[in-house]
Amino acid sequence: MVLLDIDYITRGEKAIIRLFGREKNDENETSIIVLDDGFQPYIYVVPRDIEECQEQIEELNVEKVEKVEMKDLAKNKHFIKVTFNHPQDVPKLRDKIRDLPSVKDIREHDIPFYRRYLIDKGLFPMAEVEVEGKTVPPLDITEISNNYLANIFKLQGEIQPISSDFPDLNILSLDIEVYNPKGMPKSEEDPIIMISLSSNQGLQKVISTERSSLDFVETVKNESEIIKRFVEIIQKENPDLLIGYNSDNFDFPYIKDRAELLNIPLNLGTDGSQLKFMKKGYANAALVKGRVHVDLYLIMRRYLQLDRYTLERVYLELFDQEKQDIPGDEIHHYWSEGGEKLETLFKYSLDDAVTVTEIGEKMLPLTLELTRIVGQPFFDVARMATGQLVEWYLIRKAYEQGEVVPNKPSASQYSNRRGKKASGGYVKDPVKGLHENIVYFDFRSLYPSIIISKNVSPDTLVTECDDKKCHISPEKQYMFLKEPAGFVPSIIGNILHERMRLKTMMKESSNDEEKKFLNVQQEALKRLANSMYGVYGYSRFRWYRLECADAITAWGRDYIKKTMEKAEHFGFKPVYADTDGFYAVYHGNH
DNA sequence: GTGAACCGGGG
DNA sequence: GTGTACGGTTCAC
Repeated sequence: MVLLDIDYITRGEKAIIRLFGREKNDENETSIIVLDDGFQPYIYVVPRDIEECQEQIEELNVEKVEKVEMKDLAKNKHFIKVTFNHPQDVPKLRDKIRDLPSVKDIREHDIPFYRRYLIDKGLFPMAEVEVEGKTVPPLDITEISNNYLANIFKLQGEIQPISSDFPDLNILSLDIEVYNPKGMPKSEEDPIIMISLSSNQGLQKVISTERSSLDFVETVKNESEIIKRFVEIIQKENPDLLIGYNSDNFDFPYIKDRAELLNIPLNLGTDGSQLKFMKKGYANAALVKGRVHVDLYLIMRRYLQLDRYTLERVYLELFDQEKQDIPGDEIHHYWSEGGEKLETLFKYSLDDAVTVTEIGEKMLPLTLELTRIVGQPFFDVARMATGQLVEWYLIRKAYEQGEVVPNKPSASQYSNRRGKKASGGYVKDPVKGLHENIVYFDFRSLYPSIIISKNVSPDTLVTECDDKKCHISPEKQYMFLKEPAGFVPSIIGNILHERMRLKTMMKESSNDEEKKFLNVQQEALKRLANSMYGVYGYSRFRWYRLECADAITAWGRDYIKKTMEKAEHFGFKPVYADTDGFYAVYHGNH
């Protein structure tokens, strides 16, 4: 099955992991939930006195205490691994453990349970997994309501990743319109007047209370029926992905508010569960269990560099086509006036949903691929900043290499870091005037190359060394061991190597679909590699090292200046330079 | 000059 | 949920 999402529930004292999957055979699509009660949370403890430490922790209400040897920034060290009964015991007990006199520090104490599961089991969301023993339906371990849409199984044997092609997903987009004569809509007063739906399976529908001659409009008797019908269609279409535009903060919260007011259940999940919201800082994320809700607005902000991110602006950018728009404050006029105006509103509303599907089909493959590389849920990856993506990728790699992950910075460490900044790239102010015969030198892979060739990594940074054993950076003379390969450099090396392999496969492939698929994969790797050089200077990063960030840019400036000098020697006069490259005019004197 | 407050998208 | 965005700009003093 394709692994769409993951969470856990608690039954009795036990945490049970739920894996939400989808199986497609011929014409049939089945939602599946696999339950695994055989996984327990743990943290690592850095002891001052290992024996005393072990004894003291054993007195607490924990499952298991054991000595382990792990790497900490490439150095072998002794840790105590403490296993807990339940994920929520971790925040309850970790402060107690940290405060023990025999304990120096605690590590990996803030890794969400479901993420830990994915990492430790080697599972990747949006890829195929093989489930053994899933024919046993042990329904006593969870309460089952009658309207479960999915088949539920208890995991009996192993769950294993298997290689797979790009998943073939059923995508449904939605967009709501609201009657709001008094400015921005307020969910306490302003009703939903239509919900538009569009899928990649051919569905195009507007549910509304007004009649229309347009065949995509389905008329129901009141607002309650709009919402009920919406829930029905979601259950029937059973999409893997739900997408919207600003739907985390508008459409879904609004639907939820109105449904509550009208007392209508919103059981949209494949487990029959209600629409939920997760607080992510100050922002909301709308969550439908068993499906993945993606807000394209966030994705667009990440991938496009625009002045504005309205649906119209994004559509123009991606498809080079103007999209008609009814200003928000005029929608109620179109609704009240009826006739032609209303038909226009119906068309506009459906068009928004269709547009969201189109944008999703174009933009989501990259995020899907990043999900399969980083190995965290699609829902999360679609909402992660690049720094977070890199971090979770590295956390998985750390596990694979037996490295204990560094802690997140404390509040004081964070504010301390924020005050400091690594030096930037080299900038040469442009020479004024109109230049002809311009040549551009592109250095976009300069920083990843520096990290690899100079082995720039927190675990290779040393304070005493010589130029036989170390690379020494220009200016501030930071020293990095030449051997062994550092944690971050080796990972970037693997990414770039894998990317080259995919590019070669792409060139050799004669199948257009395969080419496209390989291209998305190599683009995702490029994104990941390119975001990795910035993170040494990112204040929240677990592997933050200002020295590394500084050394990289220092080498960068050194390289670009030397290259410009060389170019000048060959008759190219640089007219402008900024960080990754420079423009030069050829005088042809040579 | 500095730190707090606000803003994005959506109707 | 083993949790608490983000980066840029404007405002208020």
